[in-house]
Amino acid sequence: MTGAKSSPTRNTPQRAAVLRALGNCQDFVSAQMLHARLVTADCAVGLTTVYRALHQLQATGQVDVVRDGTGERLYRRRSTAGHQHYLLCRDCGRSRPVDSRVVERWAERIGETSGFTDVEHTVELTGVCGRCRPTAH
Amino acid sequence: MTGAKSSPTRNTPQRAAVLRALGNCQDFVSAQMLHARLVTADCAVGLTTVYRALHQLQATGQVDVVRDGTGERLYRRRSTAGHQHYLLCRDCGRSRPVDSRVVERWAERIGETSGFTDVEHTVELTGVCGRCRPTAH
DNA sequence: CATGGACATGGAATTCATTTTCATTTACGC
DNA sequence: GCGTAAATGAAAATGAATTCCATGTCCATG
Repeated sequence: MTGAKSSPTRNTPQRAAVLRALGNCQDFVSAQMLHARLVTADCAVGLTTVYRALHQLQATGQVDVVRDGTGERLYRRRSTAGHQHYLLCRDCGRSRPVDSRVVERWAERIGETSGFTDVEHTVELTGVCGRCRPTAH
Repeated sequence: MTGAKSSPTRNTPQRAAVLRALGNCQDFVSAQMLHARLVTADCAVGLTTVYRALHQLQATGQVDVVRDGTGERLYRRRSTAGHQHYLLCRDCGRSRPVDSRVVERWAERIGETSGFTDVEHTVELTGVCGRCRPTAH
């Protein structure tokens, strides 16, 4: 690849703020939540910009994206290399990564045997975490 | 659970029309598309009713639901028992069922070992089918 | 057959995440 | 500093999905 720098992104304080705010979140957050935080904090950033920044981060693989039950997108800064799947609590939104190597291999296999190309997969696991489960007295 | 007939659904021509229209579709359709068809056909059904019917069908396990790239819900009448996963073509929307027993078992295991309860999973596989792939001459 | 009430319908209005528009501002190579 | 392509952001648009609510209709009764 020669000049594969397809997006000549600029360094702006807003983008830095989004990335920083995202880094402060321990769990998945929606673009809206992120924007709300940024407004509350000293550095206000427009909602549009938050969306744009998140798009870029997604395109460059710097965040993982999942969908909650309503279809809303949730973002989280990616820690490990390669992509990762999570088990999300339906109540509190807490997440925990899960070992998805089995699924990765499965999806890969499907890609090879299906006649389809560029096979991608998304896996959403949801449940109710121990802290949210009401003690059935 | 004894009398789990939680929803005393009635037989209405509209609901029948939705189910029939759904049966005519070979592939996944959105509620909007379905509604458009029903309006074009002789039997007009309100959009609201289409959504309600689809909700019920989903609750009773008569349709499978997936999400396309934009998060829009797509519905398809279920053929086999138990739930089923599909590989969707990103271009034409054509779908093919895939053998997902591996994933089922994996999800089940996660449910048992995670400390979460009521673990559910959704898996979306997308790709480009042979017919849609441009011949890279 | 008549009746009543629970369930169902559907058009309009609403909600809400996300995207688009566009005038203005800003980063950064020169 | 200058110019310009990129970035910003407020407002408006989009579009799926849901809620509202007045009206309609299925169906178990009398």
